[in-house]
Amino acid sequence: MSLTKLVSWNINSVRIRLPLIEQLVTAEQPDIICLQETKVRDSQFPHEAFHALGYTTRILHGQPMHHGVAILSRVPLVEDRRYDWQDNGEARHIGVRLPNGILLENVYIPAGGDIPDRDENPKFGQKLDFYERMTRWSEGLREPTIMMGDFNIAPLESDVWSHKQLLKVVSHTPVEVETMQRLRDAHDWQDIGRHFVPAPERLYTWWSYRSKDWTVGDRGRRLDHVWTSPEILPNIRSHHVLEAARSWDRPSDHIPLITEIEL
DNA sequence: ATGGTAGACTTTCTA
Repeated sequence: MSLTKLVSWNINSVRIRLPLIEQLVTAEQPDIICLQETKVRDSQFPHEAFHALGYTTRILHGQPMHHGVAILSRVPLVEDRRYDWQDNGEARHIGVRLPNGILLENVYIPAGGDIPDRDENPKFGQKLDFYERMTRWSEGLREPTIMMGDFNIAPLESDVWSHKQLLKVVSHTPVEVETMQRLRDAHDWQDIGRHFVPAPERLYTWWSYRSKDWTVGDRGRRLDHVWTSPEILPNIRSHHVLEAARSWDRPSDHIPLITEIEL
């Protein structure tokens, strides 16, 4: 058994954010980094920068311009599979197997557009369908698994700055919260964030760019999550979010989630 | 009152 530090971070362009990744690595020395929204095709991924930081294993699933996920690791990993839970070819998942056999799934669930209605806004339906396909997959999952990434839903009242004002805002609508709960129930997924920071304590991972000062009003949401199979929960040693990263130079609108686990 | 910012094969899409 060895203590392994995992990071999940929606980076919003891995190339623009390389100095921030170096800053995170200097401070935290994570063993494995799961990135979402890398916004780079695999042929243009900045391999050299990650190699220089010690991430000799790099498992990519990118596409031109949008979306894209990557797993960077200092320990050997084997790519397991890529799921297209949106059924449209977008690069939103990469799964690997850790040296001890545990599965690690890095997922970037669609944001779902602005209007919370399937008929008026197809993206909203695609988001719900993505969740339903993940639920079907979870129902058949029999192996210990860690799943992390940008889930684009903040389920609890204390996961958003104003429950009342966000009830009709995509990310916190009742239909989304119910859909996310069905996914949780399908594998008895354990919410590591809330295991270490129980509700109703405030816990956010994202603050919009559309504000000159993200700290004004603290209008955050918990869109990023770390979930594990129940049998893995006893191995989790710590979990926290790095809120200071939202104030770094040219920040992502999401902050890193840092989890320590005995593997 | 219905904005605002950021990034990418930028004149538009995604978030």
